[in-house]
Amino acid sequence: MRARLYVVPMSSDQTRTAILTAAEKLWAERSFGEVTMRDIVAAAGVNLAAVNYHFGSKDELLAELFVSRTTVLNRERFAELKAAEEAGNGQPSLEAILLALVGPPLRWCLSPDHQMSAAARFMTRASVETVPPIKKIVDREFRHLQRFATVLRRALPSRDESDIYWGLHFALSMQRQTVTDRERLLKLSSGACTTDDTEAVIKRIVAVAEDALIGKERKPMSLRAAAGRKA
Amino acid sequence: MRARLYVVPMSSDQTRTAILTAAEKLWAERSFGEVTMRDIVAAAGVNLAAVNYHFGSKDELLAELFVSRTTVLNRERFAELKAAEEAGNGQPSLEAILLALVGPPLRWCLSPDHQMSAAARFMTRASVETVPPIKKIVDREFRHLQRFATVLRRALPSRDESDIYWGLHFALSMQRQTVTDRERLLKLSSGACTTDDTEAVIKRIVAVAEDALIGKERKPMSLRAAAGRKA
DNA sequence: CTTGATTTCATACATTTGTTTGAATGGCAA
DNA sequence: TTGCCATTCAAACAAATGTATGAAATCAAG
Repeated sequence: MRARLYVVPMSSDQTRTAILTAAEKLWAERSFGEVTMRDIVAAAGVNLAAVNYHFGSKDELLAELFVSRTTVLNRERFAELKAAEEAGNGQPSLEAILLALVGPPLRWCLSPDHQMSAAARFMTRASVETVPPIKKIVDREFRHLQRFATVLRRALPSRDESDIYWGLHFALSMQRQTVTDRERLLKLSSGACTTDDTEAVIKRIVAVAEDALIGKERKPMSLRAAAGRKA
Repeated sequence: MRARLYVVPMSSDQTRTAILTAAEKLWAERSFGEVTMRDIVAAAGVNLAAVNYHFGSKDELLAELFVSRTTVLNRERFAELKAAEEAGNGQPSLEAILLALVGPPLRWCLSPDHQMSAAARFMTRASVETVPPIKKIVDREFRHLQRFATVLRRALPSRDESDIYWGLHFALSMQRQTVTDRERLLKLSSGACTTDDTEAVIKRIVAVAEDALIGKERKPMSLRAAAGRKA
C-alpha cells in the first residue's frame, strides 16, 4: 500500500483521542509500569513526544484518562439510581439500587464494543494501581460509594451498619472480579459460564448481592448441617 | 548502636529468606514493576547482587516466591477439604467445602502475623500480574480449582454446570476482594466493618456463597417489585 | 502568498532499570 | 596454617525509561 512515509498530521483532538484510546487498551491488559510510552505511541501511531506535549507526563495521562472514565461511570450509575428513585416514589427497590451500582460497569465490560470493554477492564485495573495520581482519585471515589450506602440503608432499615457495607462490598467484589476474570471463568468452566447474555449475568450478581443484604430468612431444605449462626 | 559497617555474612539461607521476606512485603503493596531490586535488597539488608546470585533474576525470584506460597495455600485448602470429606463420610457439606476454599487465604490475610498477612496480599496481587512467569503458574492453578468444582458438583447435584462455576467464582471474588480491600472497607464503613473476628468474616462470606450456590427457594417479604425473571 | 501560532517529528538527555563482573571475605576441611 | 568453595561486595554495564529540545511541518488568518 501507499504507506505514509510522513504521517499526515491529525487535528489536535485526533492525536489526543488516539493516545487515550491506545493507552486505555494497553492499560486494560497490562499494569501501569509495564506499559511504556513507546508502547502507547506505537499503538496510537503518533510521535513519542506527543504524550508529553498533550498531557504533560505519563502520570497525567493516566490521571486524565481515569478521571474521564470515572466521571462517565458515576454519571451512568447515578442516572440509573435517580430513575429508580423516581420510579419508586423516592424509595427505590433493593434490586434497582444494586442494578444501578453493578449494571453500568458490567455492561461496559460485557459489551461487544471493544472500547467500552477495555474501559471497564482499565478502570478495575487502575483502581488497584498504587501510583500516586490514581490513589488520590480512588480516594475521592469514597463519596460516591457513600451515597449508595445511604440509599441502601434506607431500603433496609432493619439491617445494621456493618451489614450494609459488607453487602456493598460483596456486590462490588463480584462486579469487579467478573470484569477481570470473565475470560478465566469461561475457560475454567469449559465454556459453561458464558457472558453473552449481559443482562443475565448482571441479574445473577444482583440476586446474590440481594441475598447477602437481605440476610437469611431462607430455610435450607437439603443436606446441610445446621449452619452456625453468626457468633 | 554498634552499626555493622561491614555486614556480617549470614548463612546462605538467611540471605535467601531475608530477600524472600522483603520482596513479599513490598510486592504485597506495590505491583511487580514498581518494586525495584534496589528496593528489595535495601529492605532485606543485603547486597544488590544477592538476588541474582541466589535466584538468578527478578522474574525467577517472583516465580519462586509465588510457587512457594501457592503450594502452601493449596496444601492447606486440600487438607481442610479432606478433613471435611472424612467427617462427612466422603460427602462434605457445602459449608465445609466453601470453608476449605476461602478460609485459608482469609485466615492468612486477617492474621495478626504480618508475614502471613503480606503473603495473602502478595498472592492476590501477583495473580493479576501479567508478567510471564506468573501467568504460567496461575494457569496451573486451574487444576486445583477444578477439584473444588468437582466436589461442589457432587454436593449440589440438582444445580447445573454453570451455576456451580458461577458460585465458585463468586466465592473467590469475595475472598480476593476482601483480602485486597480490607482496609478500604474499614474506612468506607467508618470502622463498622472490622475484620478483628476472622472467623466471623469467613462465615459471612461462606454464607453468601452458600446462598449463591443453593439458589433461591427463598421468597422475599419486603417491598420488592416482582423481580423480573430472566428474559 | 505571508505570517504566526500550533503541532509533529527525529533526536538527544539524564535517570533508572536489571544484570554482570571480578575482587574481597568468610567459613571449613585437610 | 593452607587451600578451596561459597558467599558478599562495590563498581560498572548495557538497555530501557520518561522527558526535553529545536527544527520541520501544518494550519488558519490576514
